[in-house]
Amino acid sequence: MEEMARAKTPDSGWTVTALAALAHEHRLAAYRLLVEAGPAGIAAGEIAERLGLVASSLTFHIQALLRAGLVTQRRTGRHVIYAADFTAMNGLVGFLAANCCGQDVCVPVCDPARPSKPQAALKAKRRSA
Amino acid sequence: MEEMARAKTPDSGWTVTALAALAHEHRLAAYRLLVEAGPAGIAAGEIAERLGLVASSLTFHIQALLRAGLVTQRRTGRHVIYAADFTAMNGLVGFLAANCCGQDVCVPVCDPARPSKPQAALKAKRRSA
DNA sequence: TTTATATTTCAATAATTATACAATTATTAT
DNA sequence: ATAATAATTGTATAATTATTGAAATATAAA
Repeated sequence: MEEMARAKTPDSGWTVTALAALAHEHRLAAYRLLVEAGPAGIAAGEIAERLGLVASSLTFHIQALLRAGLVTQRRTGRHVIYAADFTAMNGLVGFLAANCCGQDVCVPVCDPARPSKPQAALKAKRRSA
Repeated sequence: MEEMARAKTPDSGWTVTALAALAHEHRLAAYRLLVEAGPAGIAAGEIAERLGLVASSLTFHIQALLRAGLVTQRRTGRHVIYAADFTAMNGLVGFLAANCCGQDVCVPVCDPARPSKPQAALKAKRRSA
């Protein structure tokens, strides 16, 4: 029991933090790269390079995502890898949907158990078909 | 033709604007009041009072929601009434859902044609049952 | 027309957020 | 141990956002 990621409705305090974390050009772009990359994630340096940011700026921005729980962090050698946390995005979308038209209309659920082929994988598949 | 609210996918520029509009304690609270109130909306002064804000602060915050298209504005006598625009919230939730797990998994749709009994009405009904 | 009410605009200030560069820490390779 | 690479932290500065009170605008009532 109690092994699933908690489905508890996020509170408005966290929601504000998460919205603010995404409410910036660079951070939204970084998050989208990480969604594309899936569980493998992307090293800090590569995110910075792809977005055209100096290293310290990338750190500044990605820490906002990290504090909001929208991304995870792990070290591999001298690289620090970031990856999207789909559970948190689920919570955010769920909160907004519940506050959009009411409880019983919008129930979008993004299953974090199968995020291994997000957009990038789908695109590749489409291309090779 | 061309009378339906456009279902065009929002771009990331607008998305950042909309996220930023909601990413503040007072503005998220104001938006939630307006969702509860439904199409009838709430006058600026009453929103300010309910949130404990001075009038000019309320104006400052609600204009962020207005610029993002998340709320509409109309005048009735000397009151200015604000109301939630569900179409915009749909676009935002749709954008996030599409960037959560990929195009074909999360498709939450909040039908703006029937927002006449949002949470407040539902709660009242439940209470009287 | 004068007065009262509702809201917005303006101006000053405080607070927060963003950016860049230098310095530091952590890891790996020589 | 020294040097090289990857990332973060610290410091300074710029830019943006938030807050308040006073003044201006719009509408309605006396």
